Amino acid sequence: MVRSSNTKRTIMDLAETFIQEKGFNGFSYAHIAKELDVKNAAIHYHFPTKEELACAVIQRYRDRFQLWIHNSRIKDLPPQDKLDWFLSIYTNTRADNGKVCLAGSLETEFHTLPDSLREQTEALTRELLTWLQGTLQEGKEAGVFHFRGDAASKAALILSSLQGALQLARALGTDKFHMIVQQHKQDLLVPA
Amino acid sequence: MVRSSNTKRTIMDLAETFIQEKGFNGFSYAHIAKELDVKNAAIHYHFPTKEELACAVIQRYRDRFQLWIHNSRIKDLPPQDKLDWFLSIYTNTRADNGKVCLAGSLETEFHTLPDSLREQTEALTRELLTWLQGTLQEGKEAGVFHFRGDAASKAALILSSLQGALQLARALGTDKFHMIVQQHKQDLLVPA
DNA sequence: TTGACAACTTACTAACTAATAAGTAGAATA
DNA sequence: TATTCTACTTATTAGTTAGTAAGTTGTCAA
Repeated sequence: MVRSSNTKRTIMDLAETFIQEKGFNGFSYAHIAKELDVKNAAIHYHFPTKEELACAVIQRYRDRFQLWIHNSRIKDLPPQDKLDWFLSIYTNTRADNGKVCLAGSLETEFHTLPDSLREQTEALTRELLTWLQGTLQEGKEAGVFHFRGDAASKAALILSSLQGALQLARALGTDKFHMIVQQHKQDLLVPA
Repeated sequence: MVRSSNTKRTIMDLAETFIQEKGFNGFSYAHIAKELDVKNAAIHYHFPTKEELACAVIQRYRDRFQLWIHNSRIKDLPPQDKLDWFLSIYTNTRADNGKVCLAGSLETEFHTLPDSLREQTEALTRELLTWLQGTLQEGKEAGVFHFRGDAASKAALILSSLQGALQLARALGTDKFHMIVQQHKQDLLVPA
């Protein structure tokens, strides 16, 4: 066939978008096929099951995140700028059609997901949390972040809030999302 | 028929549980019917459409919340105890089979919901936020809560975090949830 | 030029979905 | 005692779901 070999990538792009916009249970192969202007079976050719498709999407997201945080453009940044970069991921997600974060979407449907997807969701969440915790610790030691308690708790608080803020913004609007982000920056950056 | 007239209430109880455990798109009339040991059509007799059922569930939840916050057992509490009561709602939700909060679940699927459900979700979220904001303001003025910025931002931060924490706990376990709650209490209660 | 292969389509299945219409049994009412 | 009402069941519909099997077509390598 003539169709370029990036069909597989486009399917993953669409699946990722649908998970963030409608949830794993909120889209079907028919939705993807319609967007791509192919038949349902074409999607099954590239990804035999929906489970494999979603797994590939999360794995790619995890790989992307690991690439970013180990790239010197992020790795060598001062903690404040690392935080800004991390926050910008969520801000861009909100700006992109009111998406929510992949992890948050999958966690909400957790009890309906096949095992492999639960494991991928857990791994993704753990990786996000681990990086944020390290960055908070680094910033605290450098004297640029100020917070009580340990970095693990503060990181979990911030991550949970960013996930929740993207969802809250669905009901209450984008300005609420920005209020939350600014409050986090104020809490962290302004000395006691 | 012999069956007691609380069938309608039981249907709503099950629907509420399912939304919190599986999401609106994650359960069907068949799931409810099976639990109740009746036929699908019996559910349609009480709630003609799934939309009406979910609307009734959210409306009941909103009514319940309004009853609580206007009851003197909550209304007359000092701000610290009001906060503890609010946090206990989420702690109990987590303890109850790893449920997430109604608002958070519906927001995640927001783009797939009928209009009436979106409106209910927005109203519920707004009511939760408004009460929390008032309580934070009251506590700040009484000198028992300490936070920078305005109560609106801090309330949005805490609400988003609690919603997110219930979801995070699905992937990372209940201890992460408790860490987040404790961090919030420390942030609010310990003077700068 | 033949044959293998990638990337599809056509055609289908079995299960599930929300929803409806018509019938029924028991309880309450007149 | 007859009638009406409530709370169902039976039976059915049209649409959607993930998934499969078999056939088709264009490309590329031997």
